[in-house]
Amino acid sequence: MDERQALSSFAALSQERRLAIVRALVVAGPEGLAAGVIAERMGVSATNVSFHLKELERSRLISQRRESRSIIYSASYEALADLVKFLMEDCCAGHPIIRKNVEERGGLLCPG
Amino acid sequence: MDERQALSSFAALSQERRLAIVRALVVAGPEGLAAGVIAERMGVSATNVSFHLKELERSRLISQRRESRSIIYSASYEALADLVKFLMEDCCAGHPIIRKNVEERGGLLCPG
DNA sequence: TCAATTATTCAAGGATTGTTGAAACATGGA
DNA sequence: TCCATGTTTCAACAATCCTTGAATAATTGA
Repeated sequence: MDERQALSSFAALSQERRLAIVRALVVAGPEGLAAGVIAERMGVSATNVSFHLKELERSRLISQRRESRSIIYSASYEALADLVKFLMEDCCAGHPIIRKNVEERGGLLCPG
Repeated sequence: MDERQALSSFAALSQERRLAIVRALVVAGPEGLAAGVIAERMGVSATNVSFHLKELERSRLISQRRESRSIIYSASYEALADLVKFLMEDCCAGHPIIRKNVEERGGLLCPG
């Protein structure tokens, strides 16, 4: 993941509603959720959700597919994983202290 | 790390100049860098760097200390580690697929 | 083809964020 | 005390982002 992509991803996640959308889509899994379902769950207008979905898509954190009349969105696990990796390696310079901190704080990083 | 903190951190990292500052401070280590040094390195005005440093501090990604006439900034490894952890666990719901993706992409996450 | 459903695009306005130069503040040395 | 150095604060303006309702587009079933 290059810097431009990372900046865009951070911007996408820095908005409360968008973060909530990403969380919902991660939980929903590969099947995803229709735009309308997301709007209803969050008690937000279709217009507003659409705006944020477009923003998330622009950063590639989510993707869409059409299914009949609905447009289904789902989280991109690849992009999320890349962002974690960017944060650990590129941003944090692969700094051992940060890795150590993550581990000490019980991060789910190392299965062993 | 609570959501408010995470949102603030993502916002802080979503700005090109601020991301560059964090990177420089991570590399600089605990000794940190004076505000003036950062400004000079990046070819930016003191005013502008000060603005971004304040923003980063507000999100707790960096901290400052005075040393004679200089104000020295340094990265908070704890905050960065917490953010990685948030991204993996809270945002990504501890999703095994994301962990797997990070590992497959050669993330520096597991020493073994 | 017409109507209903699902969702996006557009335009306008408000809110927030980023940039700039001038002024102010804090520290240390002459 | 006075000046130089290092940095922040302030005020103004530009740019970007968010929200809203109205209009538009795509799909399906009658």
